[in-house]
This record gives sequence, structure tokens and C-alpha cells, in this order.
Amino acid sequence: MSHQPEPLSTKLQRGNLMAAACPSREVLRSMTSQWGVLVLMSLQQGTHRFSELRRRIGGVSERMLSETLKRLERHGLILRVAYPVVPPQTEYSLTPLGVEAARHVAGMADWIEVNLPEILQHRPQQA
Amino acid sequence: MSHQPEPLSTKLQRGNLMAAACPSREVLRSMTSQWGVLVLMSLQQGTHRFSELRRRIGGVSERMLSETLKRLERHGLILRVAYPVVPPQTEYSLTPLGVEAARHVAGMADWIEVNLPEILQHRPQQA
DNA sequence: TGTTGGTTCTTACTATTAGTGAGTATAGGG
DNA sequence: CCCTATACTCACTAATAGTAAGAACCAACA
Repeated sequence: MSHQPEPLSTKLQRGNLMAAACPSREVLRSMTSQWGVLVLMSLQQGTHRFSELRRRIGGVSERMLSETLKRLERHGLILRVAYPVVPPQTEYSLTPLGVEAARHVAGMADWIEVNLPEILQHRPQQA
Repeated sequence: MSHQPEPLSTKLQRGNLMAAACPSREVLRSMTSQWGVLVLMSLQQGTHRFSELRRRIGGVSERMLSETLKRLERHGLILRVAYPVVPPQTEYSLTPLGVEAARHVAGMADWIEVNLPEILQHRPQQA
């Protein structure tokens, strides 16, 4: 909270998603990946275990859930706490950064769910 | 426009993204696809031609841009107007539904760009 | 009069990623 | 003693993303 050495140089590094080489692209991809969105949404309701997330999120495989969680953890959006017990127990929760991220994706997700009927009307019905 | 047979049954079909088979999953994937996000963001500033979008969005190939635009059009989020001239000219813009969708993804995108420095600090620097 | 460039795509091919099914270690319950 | 549950990983296949080239057409330029 006190005086920091280089507050400006840090502040100036805002990402630019339009630039192909900007690392923000990677963050975008993990936050907006199919399973990433659903994990963030699920963790909005509090801490969950691996298997709870798996049951809650219809259609995730264990492999994809595991990789999605690892990626979100690498970006500091979720916190992983593993208890060395048998059978294994691991708890996942949102970090403060993750709480903000989850608000955005959940807002979008909610909009999709609400507007789904209208969106589907624009789609040509398949033969 | 007159009295419709089943207005309630349509209204009641709110999507559920947690369900694997719900069509909202497909909408989520097109809205949150890497190029989908960047297209929606770009079109927030108004109508653009294909090649303008291609130049603006760093790293898109023509194939991916074309497919992304088609998918967003299928979901009623963008409008495509092709003029039968030579050389070809096509204009893309947001539909009212697309304007709302774009607001959500742009909000998220902005958050990512602003918080990128903090997010990157959580990442282990690579060897 | 070639030839180059610009436009909006599509097609064929390759690389990357997603998804599937099985395996692992351990303990508690029937 | 075998089955289930947990949180994974590994080997494999299917799907998707990315690359490079071409197509159709004309305008401008040398």
C-alpha cells in the first residue's frame, strides 16, 4: 500500500487484444474457453471439489476439466487447495481476480440463456 | 405479427449452459470464440468490410474470419450485406441482438486488457 | 498489352486441440 | 475380497484451427 518503485511502467502495460502477439490473447482464450466459462460460473457459488464440478458441468471429461482448472490457476483466476488424504480431495475456489472475471462471463452467460429463444429463431432449421 | 399459437412455450425456453445438450452451448462457443469476440468488438464501432476487419484483427486468416462471420450471422448477431460489384464488396454490421452481445464481450475484453499486468504476475515466467 | 493488385471468398492440406477410454493408488463398505 | 469413489494422467482418435494457394473479375499502370 505504500510508495511503490515503478507504478507507472506497470500501469502502462495495458493489453491490446487486436494485436496478435499480445499475451492478453492467451487470457482471453482461457477465460472464454467453453469449459473455462462454465467453471468460472460454477465457482461463483463457492468452493467446489473436482468431482462436484464434473457433475455440475454437463459433458466435461475429466481430462478437459483438469486442464481447464490448471490453465485458470496459472492465470491467477482460481485457487487450488489439495489435501493429502486418501481418497484425494481437492478444493477449487475463485481468487479476487477470478471473482471479477466470473462476473463478466456470468453476465454474458446469463444473457445467452435469456436470449436463446430469439437467437434460435434466426437460425435456419436443419433438414 | 397477429395472435401467435404458442407464445408462452417460446418464452419459457430459457437456455441452460450447464446442460450438455442445450443449444445455448453452440451460441456460447461462437460468441466466445477467439475471433468471434474480436469481430463483435470491432463491429461496435460501426459497419466494416471484410478486408477492414481482416486488417484490424491481428492474426486472423481469411478462412477463419469468413467462418466466424458466417457463424455469427447464423445466430443473428451480425448482418451481412453483399453488393454485386467487381471487385466484390461486403459490409458487416451488428444486429440489435449483436449490439447487446458485443457489449458483454467488449466489457470482458476491456477487463482483460486493463488487468493484464496483474494476471501476468500470477504466471510462472517461462525458462 | 501485359501485369500487377485489390476484393471476398473457397479448397486442399497440415498442425493443434478437444474428446474418449482406460489405468493408477488407496481406503472404506458390503 | 471385490467394488466404488477420488483426482488425476496417458495413449489414442476425432474435430477444429491455421496455412497456402487459387478463383473470378476488373482497374490502374508501365
